[in-house]
Amino acid sequence: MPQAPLLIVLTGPTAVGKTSVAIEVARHLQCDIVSADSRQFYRELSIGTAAPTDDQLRAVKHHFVGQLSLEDPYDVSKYEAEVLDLLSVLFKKNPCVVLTGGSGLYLQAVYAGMDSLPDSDPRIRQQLREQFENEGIASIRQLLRKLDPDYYSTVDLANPNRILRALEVCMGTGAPFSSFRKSNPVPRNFNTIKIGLDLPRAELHNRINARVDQMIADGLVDEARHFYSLRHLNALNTVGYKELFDFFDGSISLEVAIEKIKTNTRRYARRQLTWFRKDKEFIWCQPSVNEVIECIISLEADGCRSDLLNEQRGNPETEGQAD
RNA sequence: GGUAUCGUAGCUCAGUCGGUAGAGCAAUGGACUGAAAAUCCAUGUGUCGCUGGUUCGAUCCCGGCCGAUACCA
Repeated sequence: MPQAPLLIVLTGPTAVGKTSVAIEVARHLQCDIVSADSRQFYRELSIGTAAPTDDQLRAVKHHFVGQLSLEDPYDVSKYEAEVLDLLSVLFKKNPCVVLTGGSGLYLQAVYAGMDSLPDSDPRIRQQLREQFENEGIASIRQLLRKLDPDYYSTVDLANPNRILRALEVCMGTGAPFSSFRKSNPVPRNFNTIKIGLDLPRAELHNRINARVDQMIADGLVDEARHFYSLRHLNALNTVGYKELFDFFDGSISLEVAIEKIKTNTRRYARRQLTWFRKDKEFIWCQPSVNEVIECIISLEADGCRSDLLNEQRGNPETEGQAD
């Protein structure tokens, strides 16, 4: 029986250096990269999402970078289905694939799967949204208590998004949201190893702050201004853009907007780490190509071209830089 | 060199008529199943500049020292 293919998950907080490490690892393995970055999906956003450069995209075949436009409806379930389809193709050519990006839910959807649910009705979503905005959170809480008392007793009742999501399923299907939530990992026909990159917090913060300054120097203000009229889109409810929209409104200065981008990026990085830490299967290492390769070898990831990896041992020339 | 003011959390500051202190911002921890760079919850982290004195007790009152700022020379 042939060895199952291997998915190498490579993640970590924003700005830690995932992109360049992933590219080097993929080059050594001669495999493709699948991105799990929910904002690099949008082809219009490049500066503010620190998307891979053209050179980087040329160095290794990337998937799920710039495949969407800002107005395209998209969600994690679609992503899961599309990635699984793609992986079945990629694994025919190569025993391994690198999955990299910082969107924890999207990564999880690939390696653990989501409970299957019917598509939601945008009209119901809109109607619930209006009810929440007009009548407040108490109103949608009461509705949830009626339609799904089980979920009501466990959900974070202060979080409108949680409540609204459950309600749209209840109303769209006529069954309680909790009846769909099995929380069982979906079997996959590939193995997964999970590697998290991290740095001392102060160093990560320095990298974040410096990267934001670089984005501004690279023209982030113009990039954001270009999409000011589309600011209502979810794709633009994004660190680096929403703060600049406030600047264009005149409600804050450019200087304050830049500081807020840095602060919100630091907080985003912290939330990412909270998410990843919960999964004890992650192996943590520095954003160094050699450390990551040693890590993959140490996990005895046979079948994933460890012959190629071993050739790279003691060849420490490439270290991660940009994310 | 002289005079004055100030020195409290990472930052900006409040406060204690003497009983070891609290706001904003920053930060930290957590949650998360179809918006996830989203959304939500929780948390004060401190030799109160140093050193003597008075006092049962000093971050607070007094002296000295150090540092900062302003003005005068």
